[in-house]
Parts: sequence; C-alpha cells; structure tokens
Amino acid sequence: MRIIYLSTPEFGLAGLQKLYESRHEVLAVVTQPDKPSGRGNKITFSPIKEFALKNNIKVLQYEKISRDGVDDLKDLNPDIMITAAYGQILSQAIIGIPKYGIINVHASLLPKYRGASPIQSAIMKGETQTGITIMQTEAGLDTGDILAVQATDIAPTETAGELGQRLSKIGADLLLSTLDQIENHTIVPTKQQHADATITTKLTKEECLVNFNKSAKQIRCLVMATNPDPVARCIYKGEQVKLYRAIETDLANTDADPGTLVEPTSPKTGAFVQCGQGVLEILEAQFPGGKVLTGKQLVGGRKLNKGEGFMPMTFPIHHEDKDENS
RNA sequence: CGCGGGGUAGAGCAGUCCGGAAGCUCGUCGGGCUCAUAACCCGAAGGUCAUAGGUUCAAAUCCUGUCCCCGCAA
Repeated sequence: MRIIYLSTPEFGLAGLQKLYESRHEVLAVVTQPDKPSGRGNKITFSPIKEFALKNNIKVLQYEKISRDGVDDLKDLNPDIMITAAYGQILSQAIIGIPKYGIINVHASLLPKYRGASPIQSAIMKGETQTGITIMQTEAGLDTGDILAVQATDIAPTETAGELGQRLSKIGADLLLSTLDQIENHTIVPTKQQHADATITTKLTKEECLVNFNKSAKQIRCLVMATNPDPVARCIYKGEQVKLYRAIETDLANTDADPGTLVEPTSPKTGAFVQCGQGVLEILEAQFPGGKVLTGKQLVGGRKLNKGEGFMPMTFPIHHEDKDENS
C-alpha cells in the first residue's frame, strides 16, 4: 500500500522501520516541526525525521497539519495514513484523504488510557498489564473503532522507557499484520466501551515531585513511570536528586520519619528510605551535574548517611530552611 | 553565543577559593577469624590529577586554548 506515516518520537520508529523494509511504499513521513532543544538550544530533529533523512524518505512538517497540510497530503494520493504518537489532532479534512482512512497505533488497551501519556500513566497507576491497540482514527481523541489489540505484562522493575521500547516493537508487528487484514478486507472493527474510557495528559513536573508520605509501592510506580522523562525528583541536603529507579522492599516499617534513610543503608548494601508505608530501596539516582549512580555508589561516594532524610521537593527550588528550635 | 556544574586509582567522591609530598567510601588481589554474613581484622597492587600551552623555585590547585560528560530553562 501507499502509506504516509505520521509520528514524532522514538515510539514510532520501529513501525516506520518495519514499513520501510516491507513491501509497502512509504510515500512520506510527517513529523512535528524542528525546535531548538537541549543544552545550547540547538535545533534537533525528531527520531522519525532522522530515519527518514537517512533513507531518503520525504519529510513533511507542519505547524498545524489540518490547516497547512491538506493539499500536500492529497497530492501524494496515499491508500492509508498511519499515526503513532504524532502529536497533533487531525481534522476530518485530513482523515478523509486516504482510501482506507487513518489508523492509529496507541500504547494502551483502549478505551483505558486514551491521550498523551498512556505508557507512563499505566505504570503510575500500578497496572500489571498494558498493550497496543490499533484503531481507526476518527475526529474524537482515541475514540475510533478497534482493529487489533495485543496485551503485554508490565514488570515492577520496568521503566516507562523500557516498556515504551517493547510496546514500540509490538506495535510495529501488529501494524504490519493489521495492514494485511485491511488489504484483504478481513478486518473486523469493534466499538470501544466508551463508558470505561480514561484520559491521560502529559505528565507535569509537579507530578514528579516525590512525596515520601506515600507508600513505597506508589513511589516506585512514580519513579518507574517518569523514567527517562521527566524523572521523579526530591531534595537531599538542599540539592535536587533525580530518582531513576527504585523498588519496594519487604523490610519492616521503622519509626523514622518518611524520607529518612534507614537500616541497612551502607556503601555495601545500598540506600533504603522509609516511606509512609514500607521501605523503598533507591536503585539509581542522580545529583545535578553528575551521572546516574547506583544506590551503593550514592551512599559511598556522596556520603548519604543513615538518619538523614530525603525531602519532598517544592517548586520552584528554594533553599531548605534549617530547623531553628531556639 | 540561553544559564550552570563537572572530568583526580576499576567505580563513586573529597582536595581547587587561601599553590608546597595523592586522600575518602567501595571494588580487586593476598592473608586471618567465623556455623554464617550486608560482618570483622591484617596486608598489597593500582593515578602522566581530561588534554595542550603559560605563570612560578614549586601547579590537581592560578591563567589561556581544545576535547568530552552532566544539571536547569525552553
């Protein structure tokens, strides 16, 4: 089939790659406009654009695709358009262009977790299962009929980044088989149970602030869900610490305040933090300017001490007030 | 030229402001103790202090250039 592929982040890359290597013809990719980003505010291309440039695929970028892209896309005369985390809402004018309409690769078991952050939100909520849904795009947000579903388990030790990579591959395979079915007209669309729908939005920095009054499991879910971006944060001795990986332990609660480092914290064992309920082991964390360190390296190198505490972080960062009891 | 931190033994850090014999927590290797260990004791190896140049009697430390890493903001 003649395909236009709309995607921006890493998540869509596996699908593009599969399509490119398949019998299908990728007429063009559409990706979000280049923006200055990162250190030095240099212009960076999306992973999708990088791949397209390397493989001589036509690249289209629109500030607003529904306003600026209609004519271009029509001229390309696609059989079908595919979206995978493109980042813009498509109008009916766009949806009507290809013969088979538009299908969307979404990283959740719809109708749950519609919207911008299906992967992160599923982990944050402590789900043990998620998956890929391929659906027919219609005007609403992830509301179209379901064409194919593939579920997968979420391990407690899996970050959003890792899960995203797995889902990306699952999505790519499911996409190819779905295209076959569409061509053969053997696809059977099913309506979504709209009553069960939940909507996710992009995670905000505020949501990433660790509140140690919560349970160890809740904090683990937050940490894993926000890795690699935007990353859970807290404060240790006035410095921001980013928590990349953590896991709840079966250690008994202590009477230490939530956030306090407790037994058996040491350079040989790692970092253990009392939470509102349960004890959390910090597996990976990072101080400003430094690399991501393991719990043991943190305790040994950064001299974290038992009895000292991680503080919940407030926004914006301010210097912690010392306790003046006098 | 968006703002800022950093590159010191295999790992993580201190030392840099106020130049003057290379240190800490681990790891590794060897020996001892223990039923056992996230335990403890003894000993050892391992560093051109990112790189090039400059100042100085003397530079990890001060000055200049280069390379690499990271945090913040968007």
